[in-house]
Amino acid sequence: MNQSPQSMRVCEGSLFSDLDRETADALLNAATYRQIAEGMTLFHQGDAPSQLFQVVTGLVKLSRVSTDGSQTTLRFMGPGELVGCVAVFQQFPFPATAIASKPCSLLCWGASQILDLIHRYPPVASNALKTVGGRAREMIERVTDLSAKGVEARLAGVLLRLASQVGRNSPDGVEITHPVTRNDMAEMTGVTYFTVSRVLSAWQRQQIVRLGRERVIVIEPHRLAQIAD
Amino acid sequence: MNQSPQSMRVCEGSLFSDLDRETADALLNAATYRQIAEGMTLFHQGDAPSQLFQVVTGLVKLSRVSTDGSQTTLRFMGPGELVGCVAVFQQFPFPATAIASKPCSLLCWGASQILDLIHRYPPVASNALKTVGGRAREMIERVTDLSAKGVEARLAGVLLRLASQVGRNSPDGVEITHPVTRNDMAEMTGVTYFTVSRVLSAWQRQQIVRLGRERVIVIEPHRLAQIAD
DNA sequence: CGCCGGTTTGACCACCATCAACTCGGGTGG
DNA sequence: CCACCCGAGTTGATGGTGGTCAAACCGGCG
Repeated sequence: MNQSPQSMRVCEGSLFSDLDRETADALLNAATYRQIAEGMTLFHQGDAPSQLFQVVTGLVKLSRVSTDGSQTTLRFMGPGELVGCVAVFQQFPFPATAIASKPCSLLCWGASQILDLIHRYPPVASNALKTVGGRAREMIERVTDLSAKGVEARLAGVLLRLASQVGRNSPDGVEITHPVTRNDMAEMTGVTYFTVSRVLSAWQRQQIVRLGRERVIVIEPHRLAQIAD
Repeated sequence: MNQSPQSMRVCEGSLFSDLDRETADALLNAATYRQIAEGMTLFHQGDAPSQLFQVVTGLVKLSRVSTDGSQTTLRFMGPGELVGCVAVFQQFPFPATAIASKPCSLLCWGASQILDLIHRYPPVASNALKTVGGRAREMIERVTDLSAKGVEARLAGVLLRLASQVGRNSPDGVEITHPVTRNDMAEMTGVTYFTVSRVLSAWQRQQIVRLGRERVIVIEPHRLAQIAD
């Protein structure tokens, strides 16, 4: 039996959307609650999909290495998001590696249990479908951005996404800090971190952002939005 | 009641995988069979997802325009493939536009009917989940390729995919012809068609491919595979 | 203090987009 | 039949964007 913290809001978004009490309970009871330290890996790209995770607190980084060895950061996953859903639901090896960027608490399901639940409760299947569909949609968006937009537009988009997902409010604006580095932004944008640094410096000169070590403060989101097209 | 051609193999892959007779019949009976002419559009990017399609014969091109107006070709869909699955299952507007590149025959389901079937038959839900997961996986792959690989590697990959999907055997090798143009290859690779033309010309000089108007013959697939990394 | 990892900046150059000119093949209509 | 055009493809010249490499910077922390 799992002891989930009261603050946990499992009923909004993702797998738990619009479930009746019984179904939600079945889902929750099948899960185990686990805490892991920063830097631990949930799974490796290529592993058999044995577990599905939902982030409760903390932050997970999803990244992928291509054949030539270079890294790509697909995205960060925060509270409420399902990590590993594509692989587990499709029953194929994980397409990426998931690493805790901060200490995390997670709900975990064994692959066979979650598949069984999906089979038994159609609303859960429907939610799973929506979640995976959302992932596909995001990736489609990124493909078109990568082939159509320039570096500045893509970086602006990444910054806005990061701001809304992992940003903290600060006096000057939304602040993106540890564990997100320039390197992460570079890997999310598909450029080198040199280029990221240069572009950010230029934006700082225009008062769009303020920079620091492992820190970007977004001062004027609307100008970023307009750069992002 | 629909009159599907005998040659149609609906039982392999996609939605119909591993279904018992009753379920497969229910799916088939809910579908309508339709033929459309080359150039007709199945749906537009941004439309409400009212219908799901399965290609029976012919070829459909999935493409997307980004905010600045430039086109990206996501992929071609051939016999057996589900067109519109991400949008319909997720109940969100279509992320791309689907146009018949050749005369097509299609199975069509209304959105509400297919959602109802998914709700009623867990194996169908499971198949839907696998299909959408596969789409997500493809797009993840393309994202990493676009950010990590060079133009030649990407184009080699596109050529190999096209060869296996829409290629016809010819004396010299696999032939990719109408309706696939240099422009399509360019949009799939994320470069201009000038660059595609140049790279292909270089490969022709090395006897890897033979070129013609609306025609590429892949002579040495293994060398392309090695360029693709 | 000195190291370490994240970051910045400059110099240089490769790659690819852009634009323009041209080729080629296949209709269509006079 | 030829003239013409059109759309797909090719090729060259040129410039800009962003990658690469080297060096310096900076904030923590042992």
